[in-house]
Amino acid sequence: MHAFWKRGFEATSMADLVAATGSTRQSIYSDFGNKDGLFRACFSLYRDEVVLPAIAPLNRSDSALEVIPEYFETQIARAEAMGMPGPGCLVGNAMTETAPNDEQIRKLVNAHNQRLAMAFASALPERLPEAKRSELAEFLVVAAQGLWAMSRVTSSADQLRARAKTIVRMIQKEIDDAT
Amino acid sequence: MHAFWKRGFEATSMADLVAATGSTRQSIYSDFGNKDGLFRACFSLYRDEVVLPAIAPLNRSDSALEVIPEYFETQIARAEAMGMPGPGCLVGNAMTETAPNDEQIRKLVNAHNQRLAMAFASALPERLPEAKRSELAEFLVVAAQGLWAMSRVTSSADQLRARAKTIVRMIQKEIDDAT
DNA sequence: CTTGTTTAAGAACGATCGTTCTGATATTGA
DNA sequence: TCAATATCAGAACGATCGTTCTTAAACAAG
Repeated sequence: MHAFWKRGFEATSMADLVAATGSTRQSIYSDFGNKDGLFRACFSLYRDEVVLPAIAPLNRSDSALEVIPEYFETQIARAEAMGMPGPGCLVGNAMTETAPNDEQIRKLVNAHNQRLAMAFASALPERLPEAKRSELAEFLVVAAQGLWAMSRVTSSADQLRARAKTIVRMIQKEIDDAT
Repeated sequence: MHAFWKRGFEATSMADLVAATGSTRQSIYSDFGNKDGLFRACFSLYRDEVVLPAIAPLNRSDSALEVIPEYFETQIARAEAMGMPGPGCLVGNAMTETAPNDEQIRKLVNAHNQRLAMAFASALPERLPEAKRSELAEFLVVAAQGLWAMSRVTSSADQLRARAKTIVRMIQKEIDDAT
């Protein structure tokens, strides 16, 4: 998963994957069928181990608005810990690399984006009209994907923090004005 | 350029490039050295033929704020014309695919982002403080890159238009509040 | 026309790709 | 203990990768 995450699908060879997993070609092929199957399995793993924990605070029924900046900070801190320029988001990377030419992956990516949007929506104040909430949530998905893309070309985590701060402030302003 | 744009660097073979250009291997190697050289040349071409025309209206000294939604609409209309899911942005694609492992490309990508930020900044009202202008401009770069990433997984141009509209409205609100 | 240089088309190169096969070594269940 | 199964490292497969070489046609200048 980390190999795909950092270098993308095409640039990661089976030899890389054998080395990274410490497994054998035989095992990989009997368990996952082929390279694509392993990649899709990594998507599931990424969702379970990275995405779901990251959005769990957003989904809590008593979540306050602070969980949104906390979400961004968690991801930025991870990028910083993994070394900048960071690996970005496995799903975001697949979105630009393989999704347009692989319908299966495209569906997984869209499912991810929808899940992320729902999480953002549930972190927004309930008093907002439903349409407004989903509009802002979908905006946050776009902003997040843009931010993770930037995290693959910048060496400054603080630059990302500044961008995230702007995004959060704009969301705050939208909420204030809507009430 | 179109081959790289649509399928990315790794998934595009020299055979594809020979076919797409109608040229010969010999000519490509004598003119560009290798595949990387050709890719970088495509970056230059993309900047001159796609990016500069797109940001020219932003850079006009008498530009009004409407040029920003117009910029988004132009890009979305192109994606629509080229077939959805669209090719996104060549630079944005390279940002996630090759930039983290290729310093030369990373520099070109960062130069592009900077150019785009300056263009956005010059389209924002002059009465805004310089810091505010560059903050909003840099936000717009993130939002734009997020949007072009989304354009590679959605079949709905109107979905992109809705996202762009939100982005523009939020920018407008920031400007109104800052004065 | 002749000579020297550039272009065309594609064969060929070694390397590496994703995938499968081969035996040998562990591991299991009765 | 012993046969059956699973796991192992790695050789080997055909295909394709990026790159170079070969050969002949097209063209240029005198």
